Amino acid sequence: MARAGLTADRLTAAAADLADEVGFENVTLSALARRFGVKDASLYAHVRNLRDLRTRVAFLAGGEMIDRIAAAVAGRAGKDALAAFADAYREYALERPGRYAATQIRIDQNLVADSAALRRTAEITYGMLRAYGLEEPDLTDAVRLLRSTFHGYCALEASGGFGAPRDVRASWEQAVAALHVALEHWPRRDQKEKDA
Amino acid sequence: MARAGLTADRLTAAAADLADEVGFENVTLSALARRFGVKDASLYAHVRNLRDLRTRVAFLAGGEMIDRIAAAVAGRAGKDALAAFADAYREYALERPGRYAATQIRIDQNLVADSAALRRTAEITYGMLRAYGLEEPDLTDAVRLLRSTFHGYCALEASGGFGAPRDVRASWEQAVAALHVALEHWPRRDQKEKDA
DNA sequence: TGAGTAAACCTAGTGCCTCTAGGTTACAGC
DNA sequence: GCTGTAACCTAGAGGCACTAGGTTTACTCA
Repeated sequence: MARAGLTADRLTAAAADLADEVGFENVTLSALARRFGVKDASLYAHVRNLRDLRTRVAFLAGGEMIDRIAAAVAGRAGKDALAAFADAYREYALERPGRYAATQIRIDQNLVADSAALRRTAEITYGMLRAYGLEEPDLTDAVRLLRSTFHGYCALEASGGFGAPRDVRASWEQAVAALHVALEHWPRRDQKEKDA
Repeated sequence: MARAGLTADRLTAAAADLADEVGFENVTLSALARRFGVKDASLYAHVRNLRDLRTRVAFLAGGEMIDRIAAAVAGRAGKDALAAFADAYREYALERPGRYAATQIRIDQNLVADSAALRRTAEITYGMLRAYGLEEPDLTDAVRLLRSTFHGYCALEASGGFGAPRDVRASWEQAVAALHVALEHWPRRDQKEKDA
């Protein structure tokens, strides 16, 4: 009988699609094999195991996501860039929930080190923040704040955590505006005392 | 032979402990049964299924967490209250990672409606924000911002998402300080124009 | 063109998991 | 002590990840 033509890349792409349909944690090798009309044991020739497949999906999604964000941010600065970054982030997370979930898994530190997508993400994020005139360690603190809020918001929104009738997109815009304010009036260590 | 004395509550508590040890997603009914020296089929007399058990753990953890937060916030206001809330939140999430993960699962909307813990959480959160003089819908937006940042930060920290050498606790304190600034200079709709 | 070979894919099987149906046994209250 | 109701059991179906080892396809190159 004809071969299915499996490769690691085709499996990864199909797994990503499957994740968007049924949820990342419901992606199984069996279901993936079924989708290709193949026995599950056959997949192990292309992918080490489920963990390996998940990691591949994570890198695929991470790359796609930063491409979108980079395109959105290009040519913008300050509040404009922040809003573009934020919206591109959230749109990806909502549009491709399975892929987005993949980007949040714990990944082997060795693999993280030589990931072009992750380096690019860091570059673009730090670059976007340049307009606010922060220096280390505030810069890293600010990056962590943004990542946390963006991720937390998308995670809560995707899991139905926002029950109130208030429009979810409007709250998002307010949150981004609030982050912009926080970045502009970034609390310095010496300012902390007089605030209290 | 002697009975194990199973009840839904004992199972829930043991499942919560197990979750903190091996991770919430690795809690299985089989492992739980093993811990009680009992066959897994026996658990179904006390708990409907795995989903039911997970939900019970979620409510247990949610209650514990808001108790801690309420105690921390009691008698404080403004920035003090915010910091106390934030620290109690993060400490719980780091100390009891399995339980914390449980609080993030999607829960049947009917059960959500009559959960005392959730009502209490909402009360305390909104109460804490009263000092900032916000009104609806800004109040809800602010609550969503706080929840997002708190959850996102803890999720990223717990999953090893913060690679930079910068101290994770220091970044947290900066994030909370930045949120305080954002709440104090909350961007109103009419202010938005002149900001741009 | 046909033999050799590497890979793609398969069968068979283990062990862990959830969950159901239906049987036995300990224990509380009479 | 009897009895009924749990509490707990055995047995079993079906899904999943993963391994070992066999067969087949399709490509290369003489």
